[in-house]
Amino acid sequence: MDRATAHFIETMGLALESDGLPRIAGRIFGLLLVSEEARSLDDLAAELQVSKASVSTNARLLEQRGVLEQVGRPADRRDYYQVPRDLFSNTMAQRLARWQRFHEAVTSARTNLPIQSPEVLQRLEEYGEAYAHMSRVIRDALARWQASRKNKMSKAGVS
Amino acid sequence: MDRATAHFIETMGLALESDGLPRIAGRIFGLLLVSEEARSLDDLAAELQVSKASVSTNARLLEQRGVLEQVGRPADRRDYYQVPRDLFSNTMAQRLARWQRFHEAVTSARTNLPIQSPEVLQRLEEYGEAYAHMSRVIRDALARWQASRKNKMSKAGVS
DNA sequence: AACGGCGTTAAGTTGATACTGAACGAATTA
DNA sequence: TAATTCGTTCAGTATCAACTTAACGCCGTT
Repeated sequence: MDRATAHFIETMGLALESDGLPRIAGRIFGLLLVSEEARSLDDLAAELQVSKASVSTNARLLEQRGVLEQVGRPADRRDYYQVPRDLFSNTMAQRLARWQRFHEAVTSARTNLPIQSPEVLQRLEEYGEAYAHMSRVIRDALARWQASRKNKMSKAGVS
Repeated sequence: MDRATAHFIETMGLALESDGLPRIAGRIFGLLLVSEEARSLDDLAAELQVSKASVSTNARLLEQRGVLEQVGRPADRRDYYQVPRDLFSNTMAQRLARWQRFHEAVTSARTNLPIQSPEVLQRLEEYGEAYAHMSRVIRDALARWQASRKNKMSKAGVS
């Protein structure tokens, strides 16, 4: 592997690590992002020089988050992983979901907590409104983007 | 402090922790979110039953991220902290900035790395376009939201 | 100048978790 | 059935960072 690619993979490792994921997960993602074909677990482990166990657990973790997808090959019982075509939508949806969990905790405070202060109540209400608005906008934009992408793909004849 | 509030604070602690921040930072945020007035460092330390040092460092961390703001009081040299009125915009902008750093790393790969595969190049290009589009939409919506908020505030006579 | 309150900084401890190596289980082949 | 080749899981370690305690520095007051 060339120097620049190795550096990019390391950057992705640090980037995803700052996002709360294991560094190896980021490296796997980085490598697959610039790989033409899907890679097997052993392939990933060899290329990244890490243990097979780490690759196994982290690949599954990324798959669960929609960052990777598992594919099979005929007459091959190995697990292959690659970045999905809808990577962007997946991660975006994931972010929205996490964001919503946080939002629900905040807004539930308005009703569940014994708050008497009007200022605090108004603060929580405004925060809830802001979230609801932005969330709706993002969801709509994402849906429109997906629709336009699908349209392009069909025109271009992509399966 | 009542049971429900304590639980809410703990929830915020875990929520921000899953976002890469120290748990105490989340607790400080949770407490101030449901506090009517700004609180001093000692006040926060006593209420949360943590060391003054932790409160000091974490409060400054949150201030740097736009989650908290520091305020002063006449004839009082203590530091008081509170959640800013534009909390939502601040955190949103922060998220966008972090997202952009990640995005730049990905798109720079398209030009800096010796990639020969057309599939990979197209993948990176599509990802870049998707990011640019969504980023623009979010930025616009946020600006419009801020404008409408400011409008409401002036109508309501808020300083 | 000495004292006390306040915030920050530094060293040390502790807790969490990423990662490895090895054992295990399942599926395939000989 | 024995032997391989996969993937997963488990126990152990090692690293990292949050948190605490203690010391420091600064600013006001007496």
